[in-house]
Amino acid sequence: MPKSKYETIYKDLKLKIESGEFPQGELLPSENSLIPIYGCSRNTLRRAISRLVTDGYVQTIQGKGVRNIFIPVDQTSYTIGGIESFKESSIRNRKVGTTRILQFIELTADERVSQRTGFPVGAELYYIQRVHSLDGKPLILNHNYFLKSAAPGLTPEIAASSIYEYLENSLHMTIVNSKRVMTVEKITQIDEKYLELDVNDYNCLAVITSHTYNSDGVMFEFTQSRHRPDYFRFQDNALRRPAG
Amino acid sequence: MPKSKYETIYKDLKLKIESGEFPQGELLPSENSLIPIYGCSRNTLRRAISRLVTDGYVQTIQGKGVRNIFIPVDQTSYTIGGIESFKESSIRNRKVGTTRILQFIELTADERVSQRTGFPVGAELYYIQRVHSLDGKPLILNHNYFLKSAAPGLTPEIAASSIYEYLENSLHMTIVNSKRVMTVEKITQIDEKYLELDVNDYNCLAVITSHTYNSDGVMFEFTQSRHRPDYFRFQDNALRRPAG
DNA sequence: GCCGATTTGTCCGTATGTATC
DNA sequence: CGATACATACGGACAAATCGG
Repeated sequence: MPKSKYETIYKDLKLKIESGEFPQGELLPSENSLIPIYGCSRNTLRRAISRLVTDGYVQTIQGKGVRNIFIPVDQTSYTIGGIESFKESSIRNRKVGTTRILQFIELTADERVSQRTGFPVGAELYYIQRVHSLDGKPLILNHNYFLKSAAPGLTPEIAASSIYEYLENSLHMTIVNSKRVMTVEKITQIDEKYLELDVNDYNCLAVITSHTYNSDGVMFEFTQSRHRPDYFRFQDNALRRPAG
Repeated sequence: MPKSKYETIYKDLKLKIESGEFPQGELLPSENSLIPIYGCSRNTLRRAISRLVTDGYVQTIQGKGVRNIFIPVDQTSYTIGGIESFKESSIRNRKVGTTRILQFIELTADERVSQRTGFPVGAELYYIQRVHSLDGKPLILNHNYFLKSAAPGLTPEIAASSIYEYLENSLHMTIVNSKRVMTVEKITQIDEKYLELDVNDYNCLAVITSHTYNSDGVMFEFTQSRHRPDYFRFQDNALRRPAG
């Protein structure tokens, strides 16, 4: 997989920051000093840095330099951020993840499903209901809808390991972006049962609803993830854009 | 305020997309056709487009074009996304926002406060507790800590209208980025009282904890926002970055 | 399947502006 | 004021993917 130059530089700088190679709160070496090191143009280096800005790793200050504002993440609870499969985030969180399939159904979207998911009426879908556990503790109850035409050949076996791995490695699909909405909802009896919750303790949970697109511009997945509140932790770095 | 060229183009395209000028799900005019229209270089146009990608408005497909994937947002509940003051988001949500000050205290960070906020022990701070209401309904209970040296001259009057407006317009501070963590927590008696909640209904709420930085690289604000669960809605567009 | 036209992706070099020191 | 550092903008070159003939 031939990575692009700016991505290579981005990853190298990211790693150096994470490993503490650059002092916390201080300025990184200037662009002009990094250019000969990486043997690239100024544009390419700046592109790498702008990704670090997006990640909240550094902050650029005109006339001064690029400040390292990286803070190591608290790893005590299950942290989510970008688009990740459960398998990937389990690995990142250094935990052992297991998945249990509750339902695996093929269906055709009717008015109600269409309303709920955004898929057109008549679309052929897979509906999968799964529980993801970390270190044996059930954390997430997932309701997935996949567009059959974009993700053909799904099986319960694949759903039990990693759907994204299958889509990307076997079907060579490129997953691009995901529109997500986070809300807090009352727990249902299903939640209570499979997430082993007690209504007398928490009576709600964190819900992430997402519409995910591939590189053909097709919305191929609709998912509702219901998270145990006491382990849910969503991380984010937001950039301020002056009003207007 | 002289806006940059790419930002002007970005806003123009964004507005055109929102107003439905480009058909939903279809390709936008090609870069080469837009360049003469905006009288800019290819790089500048591409920069504008890449912001639209980040916003989840469009998706670029190599060899094909730029697809409009904008979907109008449901405006029934109070939606948050980027870094916004309550005043700004009230306006964006087309509602009337009011703010009530519960506490306005100047304090010096001790070990406990330092642990909680990330400010160093001994830092001079403003601590402000506020309730934000929309259309008369209390939605958010805010605990703000501002670094006095970076945000001098705060008053209850300012806190009642808009602190960000004061910081940006009067102090000419540039707010840059905010590291946020979203969790779900049990409601406290304070929440119950000021957000007019009933423990027998929802017994938890959405909490956003944020560390906010200005253009001097100073973390000048720590805030914990506690949101009524039934009105809370956080929106996001995530981009997939291949694992590794 | 091949080829050429179109379209986006990457990369380079350069010039100029603006903020900091 | 000059030197340094990041920000914006331009133009050009080539690569890679898509699509139609």
